[in-house]
Amino acid sequence: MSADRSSVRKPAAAAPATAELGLLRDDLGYLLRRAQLAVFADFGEKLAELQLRPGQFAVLIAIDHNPGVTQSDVCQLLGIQRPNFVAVIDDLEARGLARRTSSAADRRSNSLLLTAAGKRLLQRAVDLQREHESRLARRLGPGGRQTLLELLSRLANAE
Amino acid sequence: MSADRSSVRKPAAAAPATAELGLLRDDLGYLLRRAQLAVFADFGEKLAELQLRPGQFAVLIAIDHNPGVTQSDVCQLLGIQRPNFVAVIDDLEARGLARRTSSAADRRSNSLLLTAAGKRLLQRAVDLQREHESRLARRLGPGGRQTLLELLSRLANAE
DNA sequence: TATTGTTATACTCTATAACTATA
DNA sequence: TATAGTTATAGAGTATAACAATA
Repeated sequence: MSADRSSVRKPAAAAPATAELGLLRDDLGYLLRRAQLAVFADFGEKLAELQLRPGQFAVLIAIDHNPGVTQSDVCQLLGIQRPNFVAVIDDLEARGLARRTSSAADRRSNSLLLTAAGKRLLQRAVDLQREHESRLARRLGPGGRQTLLELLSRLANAE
Repeated sequence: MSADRSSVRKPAAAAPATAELGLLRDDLGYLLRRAQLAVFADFGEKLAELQLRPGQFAVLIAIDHNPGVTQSDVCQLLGIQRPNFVAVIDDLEARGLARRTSSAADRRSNSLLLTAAGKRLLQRAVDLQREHESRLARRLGPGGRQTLLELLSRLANAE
């Protein structure tokens, strides 16, 4: 099943000293997964002091940037299933970082806001996240980060 | 979708008409996650007929490309925890796609191989995966795929 | 002692159906 | 009837401790 073009392969030994990825070296899905895990791990280290995971960070950013949004709005924006969001916002509220207010206009929905403590924590988180992004940018070389953001956006915004 | 009743459509309230991503638009971790989910979803559609998830596909490729590898070898290669691999290989073996043979050299370890059925299924899977990659390449524009592979490798191989 | 495969376990993330209260 | 938030639940994916067989 190996069809390497244009490369003279040494005769395969009985058992390769080290296992090889084969086709996976050029598999976007595979590399995307590995890269995402590596990046999330780095993010986790960097923001360990705040006990903030990437998903929670995204929710805080979304609320901060769109004060008064409903839970459904945030779910739509971040691609979270509405039932799964309940535990997330429960936790942020229990930690005193965000709060729900029953919307006056439509009493079915909750209006979301950050508390003062939430804003302070987010400020610190954004600083740490910037350092994290810088570390990644260094690995990607000049222009690499912007190019990568552009390419990822094309995949993420596909439908 | 349009409200053609007696009352006009409610105008957007204080909140922005559409919520915005803010800082997340330039967040590598966030975009990596969204892109990976989109790509895995496309992969899932494409390979639905084979009932093969990305992880299983990766394992089949790894065994095919490194016949006789041990479970630990595959785990090391793909970044899978050894305990988690047991259920994966159990399933592939139960489906008649791979098999474990107790290694003669070191009887602690299992030697992994694809069955004839496993090779046939993988052949088909690789064909479908190529179509999947082509679809992604089209979205990424000329040169985009190679550039993305290169950038992702830098992140994935970080430590 | 160290390693391979394994069991047990737990926590996160994701997905769906169905309920309630409002609209 | 439809929507927002919720509950319950289930399935993947991932992580660690510990044990038996083997080295």
